[in-house]
Amino acid sequence: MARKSGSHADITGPKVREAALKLFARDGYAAVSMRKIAAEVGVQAGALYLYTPDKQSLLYDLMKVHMEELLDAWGQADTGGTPPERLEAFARFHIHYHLDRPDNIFIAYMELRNLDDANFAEIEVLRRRYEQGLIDILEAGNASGDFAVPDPKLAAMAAISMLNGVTTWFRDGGRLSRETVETIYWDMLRKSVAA
Amino acid sequence: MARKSGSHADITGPKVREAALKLFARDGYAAVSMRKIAAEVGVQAGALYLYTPDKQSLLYDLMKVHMEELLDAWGQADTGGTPPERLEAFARFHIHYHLDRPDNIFIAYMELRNLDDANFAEIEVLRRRYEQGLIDILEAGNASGDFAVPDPKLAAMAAISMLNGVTTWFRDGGRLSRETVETIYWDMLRKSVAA
DNA sequence: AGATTAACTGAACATTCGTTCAGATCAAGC
DNA sequence: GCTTGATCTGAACGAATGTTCAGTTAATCT
Repeated sequence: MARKSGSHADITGPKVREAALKLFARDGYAAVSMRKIAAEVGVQAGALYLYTPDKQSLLYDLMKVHMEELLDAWGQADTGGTPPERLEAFARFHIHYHLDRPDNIFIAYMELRNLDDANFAEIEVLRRRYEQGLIDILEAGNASGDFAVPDPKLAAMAAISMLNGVTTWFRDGGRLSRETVETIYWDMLRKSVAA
Repeated sequence: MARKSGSHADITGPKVREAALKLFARDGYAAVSMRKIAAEVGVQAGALYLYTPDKQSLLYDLMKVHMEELLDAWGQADTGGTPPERLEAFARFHIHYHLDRPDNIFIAYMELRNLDDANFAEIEVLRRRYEQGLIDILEAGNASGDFAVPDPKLAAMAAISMLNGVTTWFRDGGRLSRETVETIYWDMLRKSVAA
């Protein structure tokens, strides 16, 4: 047997990345074999190598695309305004964006250690750029007198850690709605940096 | 060759757990082979099975001991007082305790998915117990009027996420001292739950 | 209809995995 | 000094790993 019907290259390619994303997030990069990814796609392991040069590239591509899309999306969501307004936009954007992509953020923050050195360096640049966006807001708020943040870099790390945490426990249909969660988190963040 | 000199059982046993902790935290459970652990200890892989029935038990034991010691330590550090006092004690304890044991917390929160079902259930009970301690403080603070926390459970998750984050970037000898970091984190937490 | 080619299979490769175990080695007890 | 028993080695087990590739199938092109 070979391909069953129709042209599958543009279908199987994305399916490979989706399967890898799902399985890497659930079981971790090292625990997922190429054969498991192939089974999830509905294909033999050898066929995966039509879409990725190797397993490592699969992880790297997932991370890179995620970070680039994240930076792009935040670039569009950041419509300016006062530092408190921009911080609220950031908090709501970050939570909203990641609740829609829990697998992506899980990989982005948990599988960094499984990137080889060169790939890690590239992803790290993108991650720093995203964090720097938040740092800039906090510094602007300090300057305007809206915030009282003794160390913007530290506060940015703390804020992102807090916001990221939501993906580890939030489930749709649970006790709280997305809207409620988003608002409560924003409220905590707002107060934590307030002057 | 067999054992070189002296009785090694009470030396090798702890060394196995230390090596496993270090390597699991650095590379992840699935990426660490028994042979790598053995090499770190300075022994052949077969010898590990004198100290653990299997690899899974090694992970489970590390987690269980960590959680039990954590609960025990917090039980001693929680000396009572007003809710704000207890919250400060919690924040400082949590940061201090985990900065001394970065490998432990990394495993405790990252390798849960590598526990089999029965082991996971046991560890989960301990983790919930620790989180409940924080929830109790937040509820007490709501009752006393010191805090304004709309959802103590959510706030507890957010607070722990934030505090845990410190271990991912803090390094001794870096820009900030432990004392400074501890105080800044506590200050952010204090404000975030304040009435 | 025949040729071409993209898409995939299935088997194979060297290596590594967790785990077992017979045997070697050495410290301690008699 | 001989025995015992704790401690560890080194080899082996079947299974699984990432990756390669010759061959097979079916859609497309001429």
